[in-house]
Amino acid sequence: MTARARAPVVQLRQLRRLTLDDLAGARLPAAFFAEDSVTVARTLIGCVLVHRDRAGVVVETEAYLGPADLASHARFGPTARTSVMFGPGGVSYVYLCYGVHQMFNIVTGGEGEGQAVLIRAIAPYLGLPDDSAVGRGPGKVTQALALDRRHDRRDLARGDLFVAAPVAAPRIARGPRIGVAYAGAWADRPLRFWWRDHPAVSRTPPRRR
DNA sequence: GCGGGGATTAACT
DNA sequence: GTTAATCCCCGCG
Repeated sequence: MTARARAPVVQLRQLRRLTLDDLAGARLPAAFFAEDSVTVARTLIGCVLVHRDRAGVVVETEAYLGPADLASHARFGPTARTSVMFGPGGVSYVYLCYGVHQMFNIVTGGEGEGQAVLIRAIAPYLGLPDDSAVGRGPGKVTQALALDRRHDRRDLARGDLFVAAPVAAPRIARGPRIGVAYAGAWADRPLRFWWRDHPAVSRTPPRRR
């Protein structure tokens, strides 16, 4: 094993450093989330997810396309849990996975479309330990930002849970979504996006040569 | 109601 | 690589 030494390190000074007040002033409007989930998933990388006095830079996302997407909770149509996905974009969807972990999603697109984006990893930005592990993985994102199902169905255009404009313009990679093997051909579609070489990304596939 | 299973994680062998 | 933890959603009867 030779070239394993090159540990990718993202320099903090690559990021614009903003205060909580700055972030509040840079809040993304509802229109940002009215785009399709693939566009939102890609453009969210480098944006800042803020909850109260904690914030992380989004480094990994997944797009879920709607009822036809067999990996999506929307595949059963609107239910008591998922009806929020069929509302307008810009609203949170938080659910419990494996009885243990909370998953934070943002509904995208328009009324009735059933699209959403899962936030799979964040890098510490404000109010968090300077350790890439704290937001590495979807269950860790909610843990780091103290989010749970009480934060389901929040309007991100108002209140203390929101997304702020990008603080970086990283190189972005894409590949198949994680943990959706049950979804047949949908499992292979490249609907996962991540900040290339960022240490907070939950899993890094072998680099092509 | 019942039963199967999950957009995960950490701690095993 | 394998497995337990642990809850509740969803389809079906």
